Amino acid sequence: MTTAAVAESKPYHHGDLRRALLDAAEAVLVREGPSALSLRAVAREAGVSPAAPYHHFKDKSELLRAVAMEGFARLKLAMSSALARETAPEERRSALGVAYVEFAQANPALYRVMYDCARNADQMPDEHGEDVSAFQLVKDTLTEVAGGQVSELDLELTAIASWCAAHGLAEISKFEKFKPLKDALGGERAFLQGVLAHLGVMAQRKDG
Amino acid sequence: MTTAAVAESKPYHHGDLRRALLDAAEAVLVREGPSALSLRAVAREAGVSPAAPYHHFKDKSELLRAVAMEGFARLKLAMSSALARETAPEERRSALGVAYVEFAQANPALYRVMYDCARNADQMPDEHGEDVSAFQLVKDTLTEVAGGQVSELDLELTAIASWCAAHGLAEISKFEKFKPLKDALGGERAFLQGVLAHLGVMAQRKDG
DNA sequence: GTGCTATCTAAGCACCGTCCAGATCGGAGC
DNA sequence: GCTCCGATCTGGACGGTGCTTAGATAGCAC
Repeated sequence: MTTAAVAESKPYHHGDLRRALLDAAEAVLVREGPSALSLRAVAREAGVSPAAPYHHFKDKSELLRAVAMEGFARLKLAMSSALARETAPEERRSALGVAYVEFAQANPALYRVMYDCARNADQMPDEHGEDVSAFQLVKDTLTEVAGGQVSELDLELTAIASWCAAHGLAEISKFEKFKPLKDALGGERAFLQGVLAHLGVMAQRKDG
Repeated sequence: MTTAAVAESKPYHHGDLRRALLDAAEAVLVREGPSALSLRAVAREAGVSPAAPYHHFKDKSELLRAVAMEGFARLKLAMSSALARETAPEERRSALGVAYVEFAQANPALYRVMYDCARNADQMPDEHGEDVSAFQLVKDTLTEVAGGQVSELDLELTAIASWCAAHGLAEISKFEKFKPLKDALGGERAFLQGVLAHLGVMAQRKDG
């Protein structure tokens, strides 16, 4: 009965504010875009004072880093879900790439925060859990496609190339320049598949 | 004799402030990075009041856009210079990609402004001059590699894939994750060549 | 010389990230 | 039960930001 009609569980100090702040950040991100994602806006969204977040995050960049980590986790989830929907190696590889780009397109603001964070740290905020990383997912799928007979070095290079292309496509695919080509191909997904099909030549190299 | 020891040509209002602001922006960018690139910092660097830039640019984003356009022009220059240094098609293709990424690595702050701007506008700030665009440079080079017998559609898709991979690599290549691989390959450039070699399969497709 | 107009400055607005002193309150110890 | 502690949250402040407005300055056509 502190303030008003909030009948929910808001009994004491504030419950789990860290969690609430992350949700608030995502809400602001989706509603107003990355440029509006200020610490004060997040605090406002969560209904606390502008200084409150500092008891849960060292500074703004650490909040963003936490948001980015959750984003990468969700990206990995989307990728493995897409993999699970296909059986043939080549289809799995294609689905993996398409899922990556479509995740970025479905969550553009989040994707931007994710890579802003990665660029600032010179690493993906991805490396935290003990389970398999999203990058490993790519390597495994490419190994399937190649039938297993690939050098670790060639595999690594192909995986990097694929990841780079997917990331590049995620950032560029919305450019107006490509609209006519998309129309010619019959839609966004066909466009993505078409571009991504020109990658991962590893299997065709005879010295692999 | 307005203020002090500036013996140079600073006679009247301010000369060509627009030019001076762009140079100041680049200076701040190189010295302190993208996060320090505020309109006020640029004005400070140029020695004018914080409101002065508004007589030459509508707002901050337009200044950044101008900086980005100059960056894309220089990128194109670096790419065509690299092309001119090679003769064999395959070498030219490789040199083009390497030049792209090395430009980004040599001018990381500028490259970031360039693509921040591009992302915000959903297009490259590249499309202004009447001469050939950087993207066209890629298409031409890929056509050489394929021996000229490619469908326009396949060419376009391969060019996009190549551009995406180069952009992705430009953003990702600095990640710590890849350091061991670079060492194994014997250096940064070998790494770039290795990754980029797994692209542009167009010529190997029989339905081209 | 007299205006006109572009350019530049000074001052101010709202917002930002961040720090600090103090209020609040759940829970440990008695 | 009560006290006290320490974590959590608030209000207020500081310097910095993008941007606007009103007024000063100075090149240029007449």
